[in-house]
Amino acid sequence: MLMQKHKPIYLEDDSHPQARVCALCEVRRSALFGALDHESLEHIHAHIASPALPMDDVLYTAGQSGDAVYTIRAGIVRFERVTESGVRRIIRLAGPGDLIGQEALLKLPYKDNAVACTPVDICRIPRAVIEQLGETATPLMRELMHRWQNALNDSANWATELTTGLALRRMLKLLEVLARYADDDGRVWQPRREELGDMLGITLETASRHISLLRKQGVIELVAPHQMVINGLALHKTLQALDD
Amino acid sequence: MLMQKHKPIYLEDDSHPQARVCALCEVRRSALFGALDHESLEHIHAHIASPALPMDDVLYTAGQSGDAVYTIRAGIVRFERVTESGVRRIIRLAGPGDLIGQEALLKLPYKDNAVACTPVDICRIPRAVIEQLGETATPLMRELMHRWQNALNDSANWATELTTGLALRRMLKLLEVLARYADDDGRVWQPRREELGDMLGITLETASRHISLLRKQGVIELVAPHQMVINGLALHKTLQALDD
DNA sequence: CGAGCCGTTGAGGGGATTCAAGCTCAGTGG
DNA sequence: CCACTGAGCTTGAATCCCCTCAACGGCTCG
Repeated sequence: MLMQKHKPIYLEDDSHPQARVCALCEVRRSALFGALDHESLEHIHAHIASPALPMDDVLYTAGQSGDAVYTIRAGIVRFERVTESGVRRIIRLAGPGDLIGQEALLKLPYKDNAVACTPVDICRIPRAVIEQLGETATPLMRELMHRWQNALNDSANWATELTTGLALRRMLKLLEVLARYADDDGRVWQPRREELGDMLGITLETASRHISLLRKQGVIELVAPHQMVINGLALHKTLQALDD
Repeated sequence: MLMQKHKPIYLEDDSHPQARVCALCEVRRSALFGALDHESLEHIHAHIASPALPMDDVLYTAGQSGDAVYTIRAGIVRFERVTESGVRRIIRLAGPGDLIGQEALLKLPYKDNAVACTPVDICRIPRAVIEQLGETATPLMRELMHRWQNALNDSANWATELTTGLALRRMLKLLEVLARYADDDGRVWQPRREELGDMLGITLETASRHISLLRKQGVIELVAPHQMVINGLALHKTLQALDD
């Protein structure tokens, strides 16, 4: 279907069968290891498994200690998370050419459930393989990758907790997030109603109504323009009441 | 307020004023440059600006060619995107210690609007500074960072288009995503109704209703269990009709 | 053949949106 | 000084979309 103009260097000698498998990835996008030389490739291919998984098979689950990343060769994989109220949310899909489970490279546990939506072909790349390449990341690079992972995780968290469910629940979850940025006096940035709406996917009017409600219930107090104080205890009590 | 137990190495000689500024970041989390030695730090600090921005100031806008990353020293920054139907969505917040605008390190344009929610102190780090450190990423590391950025961008896109608006619109947007994973015969994975629901933040019943509707309108055709064919033309026409 | 899973469809109720009016408050200029 | 204005917030009333609960049909599989 797709024409291949340049044969990757490690394709010319396919002494190791895994080299041929990786060539298939190359068809779609630049392979993860496309930049390596022949010698390195022969070395790593020996350690990479390329299993085929049936639909609904679980690649890994959230919390599991990650010791491998995966490249998707065929099929679709979904990322799932479960809300603190126990609702499943599918956050994102990944397809051929995508790299998943990067947390493992940082020795972090996986953050999501990764499940095969269709029959899936993957390459399982142990963390050790990448570390053994002598291409170990410098401390600065390591630090950078951590920040990337943080951003990715924040994004997923936001999508999990702040985009579904009753507007009141989302509002409370947002207050939890904002509370983390409180200054020394416990003061928190109080967004405009329109901004609240655009964060939670609701209209500014509904945002206003719920803010009014929470003020009357003593969960928040508006102390100055664009500033408020959050009653953490009342917040968690209200959230608890919603989640049963 | 916060006690500082260990003085970072580059704090002991504060010959360059910027070194003191960076020390403030260190208080919160490990600073991006925390791993570097004194000499490197003196070198880079000369090239880093640490401006203070007023509320609602724009750090950068989506599409703008990125040539610097930013570290947040104080305040809150929001990431915005605009739906293809023209609705603003706030996707995520970043606070002190967070690194934003990483796309710039890969010579990519920024993907979001980054706006100061509160008065904000930031460090502006030109891409060249990181490249000049001699800590240049190997090709493999570069490839890894690209994948991280892809995942982050996918996540943001998902949150932008598939979490707000009418259920029908979200369904159509999801079909657009799925269509990208079509096989050679134009066949696409057809999720279960419950999965559709969990992707779009709606119930399986509403998902079913809209799927039925789209079948009658010829936008999709169910050709086998878990497989469908999408009529791209009809899809875009229906989307267009919704967006005015 | 019955059990169970999955999808469909209906009816009713509820929460969010929409449209609209009125309010406070800061800034401006007469 | 004070009316005037506009931006942001609040609140109300009516509508609509989605959720909830429910029943039913097709299908697979033991």
